[in-house]
Amino acid sequence: MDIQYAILGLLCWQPLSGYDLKKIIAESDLFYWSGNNNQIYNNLVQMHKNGMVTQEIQYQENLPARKVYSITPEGQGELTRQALSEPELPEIHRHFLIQLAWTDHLTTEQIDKLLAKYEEEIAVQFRMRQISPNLTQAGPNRTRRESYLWRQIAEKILADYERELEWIRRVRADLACENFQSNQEETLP
Amino acid sequence: MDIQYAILGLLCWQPLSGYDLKKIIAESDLFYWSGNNNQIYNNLVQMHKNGMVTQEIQYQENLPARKVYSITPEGQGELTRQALSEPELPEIHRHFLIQLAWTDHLTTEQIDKLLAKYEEEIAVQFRMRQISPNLTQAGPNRTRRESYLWRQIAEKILADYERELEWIRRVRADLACENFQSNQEETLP
DNA sequence: CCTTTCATGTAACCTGTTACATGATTGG
DNA sequence: CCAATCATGTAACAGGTTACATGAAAGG
Repeated sequence: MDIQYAILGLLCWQPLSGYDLKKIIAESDLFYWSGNNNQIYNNLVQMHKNGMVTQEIQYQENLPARKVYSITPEGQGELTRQALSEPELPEIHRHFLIQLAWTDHLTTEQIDKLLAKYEEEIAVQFRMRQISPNLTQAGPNRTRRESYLWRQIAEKILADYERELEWIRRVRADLACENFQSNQEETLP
Repeated sequence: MDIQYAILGLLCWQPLSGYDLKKIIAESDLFYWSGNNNQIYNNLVQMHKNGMVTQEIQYQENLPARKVYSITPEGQGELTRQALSEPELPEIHRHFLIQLAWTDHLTTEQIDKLLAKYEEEIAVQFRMRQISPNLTQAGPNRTRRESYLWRQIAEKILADYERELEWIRRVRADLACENFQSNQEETLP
């Protein structure tokens, strides 16, 4: 999945500046990009060259000028083409699971402390997404079908956090009650 | 999460060559790296310089020489240090959800076709992981606790595929029965 | 007074990917 | 005969990150 698809998608709702796009992408949790300047602005320049978008400079008093981009019919075509392309599998970087994979030289208490910290971080993310509706919750709602899809997307992301929480809690409970013997030979300095 | 942590982790079980590591990392689904030469070999050279690993060249007849790497006490220390570091949130690249987000100019049949293809791809991955135990299933099993952790990691990865399947099936069923009106103005060429 | 917001842009960097190169051996 | 496996390594590139630069205005 290309960031240009996401940009085209956002622009097909309404014209936006690079600055707008950057903020939307950075704050969304559907988009995994950091939303840094380089990527957004350079891609917009390239898409402009390719005729996917048009640029209109809006001068404002007391504020810097905005370059507002709109999608072209060619851009719409590209959006549809990519919407119909082969689905790609999700790529999940499970940093914590990798970390956990080599914790057997720690004490069970240390492992539980790690799990507790991870649980808290996930819980924070979960609660944040439960209360404050970000882009994902507030889609365009142009048709009933589109708002249905966006709701499903938002709920999937939320549900993933919930599953993660359930998993951590089960593992913590197991580690606590199953009374695994911890490796004695390696204690921390 | 650094690939060097994963390499140190694998080496703390047993000495391995770059070629071995490359294959393990490429075939695992806990590790998200492609397992390409450049990354593995360069990191091993760097880790050797930093004293994290030692190198032993094994000459073989009729086959190219192997450079077998072993973890050093400093490497062990680094592994423990990173095992105790702050947990990181998972990063999920939901390519398909992004694709799906802008499919409202397609017909409901086209969307269902996309979902069906995605469902099949996920189902393939799910079945593969259900039957053939890869690294994740076959951990080191040095202690009861370690093999418990590895089982939980493997089950989490499998469960994620299952949840994904359930989600797709629910969305497809909804789209089919709820009878959403599709956008009439945009049909495909 | 310092920080944030608006708004654009550049430079340096790091990670990771594909592709190439070597060269013998095994298997369909 | 062609492809894959073993085993190492290099080169080129793509993608994405942080950090920096400008400069005015608004807010605590």
